[in-house]
Amino acid sequence: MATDQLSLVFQALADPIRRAILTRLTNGDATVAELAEPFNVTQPAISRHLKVLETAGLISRSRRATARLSHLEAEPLRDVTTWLARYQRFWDESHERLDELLAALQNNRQDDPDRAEAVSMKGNEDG
Amino acid sequence: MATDQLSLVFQALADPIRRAILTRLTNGDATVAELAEPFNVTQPAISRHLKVLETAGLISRSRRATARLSHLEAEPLRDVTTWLARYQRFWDESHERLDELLAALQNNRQDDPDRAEAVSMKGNEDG
DNA sequence: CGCATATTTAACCTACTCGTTTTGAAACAA
DNA sequence: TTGTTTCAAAACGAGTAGGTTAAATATGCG
Repeated sequence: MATDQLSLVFQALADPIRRAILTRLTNGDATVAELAEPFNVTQPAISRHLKVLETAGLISRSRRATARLSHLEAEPLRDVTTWLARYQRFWDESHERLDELLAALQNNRQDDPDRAEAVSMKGNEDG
Repeated sequence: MATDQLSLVFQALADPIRRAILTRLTNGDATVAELAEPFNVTQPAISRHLKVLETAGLISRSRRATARLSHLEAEPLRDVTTWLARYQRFWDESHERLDELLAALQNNRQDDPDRAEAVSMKGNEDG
């Protein structure tokens, strides 16, 4: 799996149990046992889900006696939303026709030698 | 891997190459060869990335002679942003531009199936 | 200390992901 | 038809994900 921050966050969000855990944490901090209760999986499985969320920066953890409390950390979700924002004009109905027109214009200009070229993504960057 | 729509989309976005492909497609439709060019992986690898994106509903495809054109389909990204919107109050509130985006989302889409209350998560639902 | 509680870690399994190379198939041109 | 271009599918391997059970590790209480 990719190890960059955005990939870690998307990967963490790609599991319904982990998303449900985050949703639960919007109601306040919770112990592992409390987080495990709604699901038909064993508690160690939940422990590992929490580790994935923690690695992605989506939760932080503290102790209360023998229990460990999980706390929602939403900052990475803001980063995700920021990344998604650039696509808004592609789903916004009022701009869709304009986008298609611009794309068509760009296709018509494909053999224009002055056309901007070669973003050089070697190294797997999305920008 | 989970097979619900949201999980498929998050999973698809969890790879830097696939995100870069989506970014590239904001500049217009492209062939497999064009999409493969920036990366140090073979063409079949890109073909499979495109299949993942297509399964997630993030691209559609058409033919032009022997080539196959990929076209960005941003609708699932709106769903993702909608899902993320509920966490907005957990990160900084001083982001006007984001507020506007989310307000626009609410206008564009009144129904939010993931907004259901009455948790009952047995069966791995997040709400 | 000895014990209970809450959680993590270890070991293991199955299945999937992501890459490769090789082969096959669709569209078209000569 | 034959060949070319472009892409998909098949087959394989290494590594990862997510589940299990069983053992180890804090923490607090008597």
